[in-house]
Amino acid sequence: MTTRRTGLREQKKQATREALREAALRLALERGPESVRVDDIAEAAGVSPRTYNNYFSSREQAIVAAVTAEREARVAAAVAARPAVGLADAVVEAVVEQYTDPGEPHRDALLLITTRPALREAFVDTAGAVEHPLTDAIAGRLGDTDPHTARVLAASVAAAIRVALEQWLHTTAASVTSGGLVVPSGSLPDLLRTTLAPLTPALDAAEQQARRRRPQ
Amino acid sequence: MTTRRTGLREQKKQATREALREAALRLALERGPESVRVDDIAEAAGVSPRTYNNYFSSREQAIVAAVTAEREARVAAAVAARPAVGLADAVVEAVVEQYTDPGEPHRDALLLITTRPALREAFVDTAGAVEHPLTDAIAGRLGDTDPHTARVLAASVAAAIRVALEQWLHTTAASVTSGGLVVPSGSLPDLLRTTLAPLTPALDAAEQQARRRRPQ
DNA sequence: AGCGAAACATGCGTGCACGCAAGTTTGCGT
DNA sequence: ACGCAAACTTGCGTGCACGCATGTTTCGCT
Repeated sequence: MTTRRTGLREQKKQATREALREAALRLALERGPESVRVDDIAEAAGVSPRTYNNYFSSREQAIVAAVTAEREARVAAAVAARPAVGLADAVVEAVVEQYTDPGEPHRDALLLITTRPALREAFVDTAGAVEHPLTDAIAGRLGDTDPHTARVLAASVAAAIRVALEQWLHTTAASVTSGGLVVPSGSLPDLLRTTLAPLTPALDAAEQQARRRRPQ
Repeated sequence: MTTRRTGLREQKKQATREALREAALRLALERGPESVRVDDIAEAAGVSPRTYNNYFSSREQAIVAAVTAEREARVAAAVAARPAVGLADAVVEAVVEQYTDPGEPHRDALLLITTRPALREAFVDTAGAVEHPLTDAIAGRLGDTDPHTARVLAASVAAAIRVALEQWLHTTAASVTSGGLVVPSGSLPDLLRTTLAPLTPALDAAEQQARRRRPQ
């Protein structure tokens, strides 16, 4: 039930994808992202330039993907792995866990990404990718009775993550110049918790309703 | 406090923007969107092609903008215009009101948009545009004490609207082939209400908390 | 009123996304 | 084991996005 659809074919596809990701990241780190041509990435990965963008629809996407690969699926798995706690806590903790750099070998890559505007944008966009896996995870916990609600909640969580990342990039890039109140520090975990907090009532309510519909 | 930043300058800018929007839509209706070149739009609006994409970053964006122009601002205004009802109802009703075609002169345009895949995508993307105006509107109702919450809620509402539009386009394009339960008919107003419903608890909670913080 | 600065429109050049039409590899049925 | 069908890669061509440099219009200030 992992990813295997048909075997060898899919396997080679994933290998190509990974080769492109890693080539993109390596070249970006070597020469700086601005001077990496798509042709270079393709050549380094051993495919044609045309094949390159059967996989990625922008250069930034390929670079960022090397850091964010598979994180979406891991968030979903982390939600499913917390059946004991409430849905809201499960989601929040899963998100924090997966978005908080767990000693990755990509530290300098992250620095690179947060430095260049074009890459920051692509990085923030990756928040949207959790939506579909997370929809499935939430739907599983809500009992599949109302997939529609799960989808809306997942989309909202994804949107909140995006907001948190935007805030994070703003404050880490431009110090803490906010004129508002209660700016929740620059720590990404705290920022994520604070940003997801307003959605807790919606998650709780959905869980209650599901439990009511399926008493046992 | 409308849009005026500096006067004549901004005025001409908006005029150019509108000329481009209308030219794009007119040409798309005449010849079909596939055979409209950016050069044609620019020429019809009386500017250079290069200027065209100082305003729009894709051809689809320009066409769709003619239909969705200023809807974002009107949603925000519609929220502010409902101080008597609760925040959740105010938001839901404002959204439904503005997204339900109020006898626009754009009926055939909407049909065109929902027909062509490239335009549908651009159309769905416009849902995100309500986020910023809506953030201000919600922040106003929450008393500006916590702009962060307002932003998350607005982003979630925008995400929910996007989900509703996606669902709408799917079901209207491919009949009602869904295998799930409780598919909420094809009516866009109903669909919007159903989709926004799961967020009601979050909006209510934020409103309660704001009221608690500012008793009178 | 006139001047200096800033915003804006435009031409040009480069790199990229993507449709299309082959050629090639993989998988499946018999 | 063999051959057919479908999926994937690739070359080619076209249109587009966007950076940069330059000429022009607009604005604020004295």
